[in-house]
Amino acid sequence: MSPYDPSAFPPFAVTVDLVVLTVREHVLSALVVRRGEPPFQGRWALPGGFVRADEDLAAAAARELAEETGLRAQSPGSSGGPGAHLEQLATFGDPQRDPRMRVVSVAHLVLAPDLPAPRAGGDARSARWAQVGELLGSGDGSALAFDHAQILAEGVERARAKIEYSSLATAFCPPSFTVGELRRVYEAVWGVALDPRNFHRKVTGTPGFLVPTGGTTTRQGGRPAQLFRAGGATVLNPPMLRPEV
Amino acid sequence: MSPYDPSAFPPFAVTVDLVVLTVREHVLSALVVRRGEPPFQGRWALPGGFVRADEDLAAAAARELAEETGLRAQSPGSSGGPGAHLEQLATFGDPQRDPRMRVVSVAHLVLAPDLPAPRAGGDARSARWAQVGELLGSGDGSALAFDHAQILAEGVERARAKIEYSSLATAFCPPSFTVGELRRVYEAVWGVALDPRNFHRKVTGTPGFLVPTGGTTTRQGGRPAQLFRAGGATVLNPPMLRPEV
DNA sequence: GATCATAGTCGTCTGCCTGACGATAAACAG
DNA sequence: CTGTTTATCGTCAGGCAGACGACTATGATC
Repeated sequence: MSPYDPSAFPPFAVTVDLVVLTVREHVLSALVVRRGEPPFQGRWALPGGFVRADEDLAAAAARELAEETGLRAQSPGSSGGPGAHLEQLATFGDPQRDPRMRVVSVAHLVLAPDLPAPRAGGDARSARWAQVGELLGSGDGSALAFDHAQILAEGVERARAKIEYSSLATAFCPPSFTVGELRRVYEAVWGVALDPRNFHRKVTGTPGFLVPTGGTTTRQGGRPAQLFRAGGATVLNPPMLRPEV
Repeated sequence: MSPYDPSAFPPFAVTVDLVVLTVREHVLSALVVRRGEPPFQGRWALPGGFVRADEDLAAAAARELAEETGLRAQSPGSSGGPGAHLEQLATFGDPQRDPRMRVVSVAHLVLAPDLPAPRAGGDARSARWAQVGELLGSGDGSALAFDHAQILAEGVERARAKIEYSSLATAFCPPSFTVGELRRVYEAVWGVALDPRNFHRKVTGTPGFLVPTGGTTTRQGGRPAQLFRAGGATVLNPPMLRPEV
């Protein structure tokens, strides 16, 4: 076969889909948009869209993210500063996943701090934050369009695994946060309760994880808590252990 | 934009590329094929090819693997039995990664036991096992075609990370193997020396990791060693710790 | 103002696991 | 028989996590 002959390979549409996760009111939530047209009209789906002809995959994901949320992406490599964490998740290419045509979707994972209500995308689709537990609840009418439930599940599992051995949980926090706020992120993502004292010892004892800003806050009530920002460390060694079941 | 209009999205070629790793003579090695045509004619590249019109991504990877090596793939989920471990690695879609056209490549990672010399593919390209260290050695003439050095590097890093917390290292071993053979897999993949006594304690003490077959062997010389096969456990908790630096 | 509820922070203790390493066992080569 | 190689069992000290007691500093309530 000659790779120069366009008829030698089948043409695919390539899209990016986004699993945008945040922690709202102590609950892990994902960004979903309502589909305005068939198939799956009226159903909720992950945000996404076609990759443009001269666009890198990560750039397409960052563009879609900005269109849906106004967030600037923070690709791996660049560290600190504002913007959400963005990384490639996995690619989904079942021939039947889109009834219209052959679509290969490169899913991306975005971890964002708590945001104001999402703004409507350029195409005026309505968007909202939905609790992950409800979106993945088995067999109810809230099922996502296409194979998006599977994509979301993989994104959630990736996030759950990654905050174990990386400092990525800080991506869910505002630039300045307390140890308690960080703990509530872990608790929401993992769906477990953690001992505040052991958690405090662990995160403050890991070099480079947290840097004190000097300030304090009482926005959570109770005794004033020290404020921290994310340190330079990206890997946690030894990792934060997820309690077994 | 109407998704029904083919002109509404740019057409892409979609390929799968394979990072096939094995341990040969105590060295981590990857399968490479020599390119018979431009671009990069004569250079070594990762095996791969176009995804067919009605073919799933994993199926395309398994097909290419069989064409190049005769190996049957063992996708995640199915466990035990013969065949190599296959999992999706990452997707590479830089607009410039192939000078001929826009190609999005879904890279897959294959972990295989030591094999006889690779057989030529159906298209008669020559194939060989190359030491990973040489393929990734900086700046020499052995550089791989396209962005395959980057793909290989990600595959190697994935393998290094995954044998830490999973039983995947057994995928490099024949169906029946000794603790010493398994240790040499870890040493080759990580490029470090491990203490045989602590390693033995760790792997035999992790429930479900190894199952004794009852037999022994002296194929490594020295005192006869017990033979094991991989147990049902897929995750190692606590993980096997990779020595620092 | 005293009391209570809430949240943060510091310590202690115990058990498990790892790294370092000594010692013994069972094969083969000379 | 002796040395070499590999396998396997044991011992010991240090590090870290889980369980949990104690104290501190705020705001809310009586």
